[in-house]
Amino acid sequence: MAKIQEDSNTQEAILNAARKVFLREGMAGARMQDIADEAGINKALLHYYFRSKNQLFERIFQESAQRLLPRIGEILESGDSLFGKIEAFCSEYVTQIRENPFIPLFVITEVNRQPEAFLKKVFGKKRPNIALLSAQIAEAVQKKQIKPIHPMQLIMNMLSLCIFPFLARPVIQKVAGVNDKLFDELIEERKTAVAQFIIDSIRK
Amino acid sequence: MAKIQEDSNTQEAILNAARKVFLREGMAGARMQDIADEAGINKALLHYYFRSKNQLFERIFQESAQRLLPRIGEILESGDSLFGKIEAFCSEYVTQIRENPFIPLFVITEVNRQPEAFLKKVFGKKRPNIALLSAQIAEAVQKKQIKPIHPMQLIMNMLSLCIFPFLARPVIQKVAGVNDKLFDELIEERKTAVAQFIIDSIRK
DNA sequence: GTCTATATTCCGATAGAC
DNA sequence: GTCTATCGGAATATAGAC
Repeated sequence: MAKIQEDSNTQEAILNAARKVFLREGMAGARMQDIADEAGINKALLHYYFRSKNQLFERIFQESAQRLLPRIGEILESGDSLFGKIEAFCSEYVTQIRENPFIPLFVITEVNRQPEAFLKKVFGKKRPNIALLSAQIAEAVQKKQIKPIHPMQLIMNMLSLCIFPFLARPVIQKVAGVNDKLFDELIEERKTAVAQFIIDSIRK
Repeated sequence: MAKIQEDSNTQEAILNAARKVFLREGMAGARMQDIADEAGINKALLHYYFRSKNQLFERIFQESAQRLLPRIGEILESGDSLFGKIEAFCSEYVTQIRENPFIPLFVITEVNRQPEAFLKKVFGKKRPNIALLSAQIAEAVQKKQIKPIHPMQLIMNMLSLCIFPFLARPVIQKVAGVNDKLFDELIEERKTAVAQFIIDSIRK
């Protein structure tokens, strides 16, 4: 009932609008005007809440990227077995992205624009440590517990299978005639199916 | 020896430069000035050869996309066996993209921006027909020749494994400390390894 | 065909009224 | 806090000399 709202709805409206537009257009393609329209306000007010386009982008970006990374780091560095780790990683990754389906496009677009600056911004000093997983794979190969495969190939396969469907969603749906419901079911299934697919492939 | 060259080197220089810059920056992020610099000419000359930035982008895009599609269509509609088709598809896809590594980012960015318009432009009336491959998978499952899997899951897996590494290249190289040479070797290996990985997974 | 110089358009950002 | 109006810079595009 007060005229002044500390946690204004406007701010939330802006953030929601910005997420939407930045997702669709990328940093370079997004227009402050579009975001304003989407939020139902005008440009000046955007600058009142967030001094510049860059700051608004940063805000959106950080909150998105930081949601995914910590959990992944935990899994990678856990004491789990190789198969257990693959299952946890794929399940967690698909689940997380499903809840924030715009992150992959965001990350891929920006990381290809300015790899250095971007990775620094996302990871800071502490990068996800894949050394342990990598060593586990190499060891399993050496002990002939799994078929021979370069650790990086296996890791790339894990990432590819978890992330790519979200990036290609529009093509997949159009070309294959998959509606939203079916696509969602397929993704749901992938939470476990991806790890199974991988393990079936490398198991002897 | 004539002063006037029908197939001017300048035009080629522009196209090469444009490919490079559009790849790195995307349509929205690319600057005509950057393309001019990259080609060693000035902005005005760009507009002399290609009336607008949009037309230049279209040109680059079309020539790239059209290189990949016909061959893929052939494979999909061929009379090959399921395993043979998977091998041909993955090998051809990885090979083609390796020669035009900017296509995936291009496609993913644009298709997410304007799915309808974009897909129309790329495919026109004739879309790649995945029905045959899809039926082959379903049949193999039913005859218990391969493990049970939804045809769309398998097709998504094929695409993911072929394409994603090119999209994530900067992240992969930075996070895993993979240099250009190793990355290239890994991709080379994937021409056959991807199909093998898939077949190992679904084979009983 | 290629250049320099300039016009035009677009967009992020600010000023100032309410 | 929110708006209208406007500035200033950057980028696309064109004019015109050579």
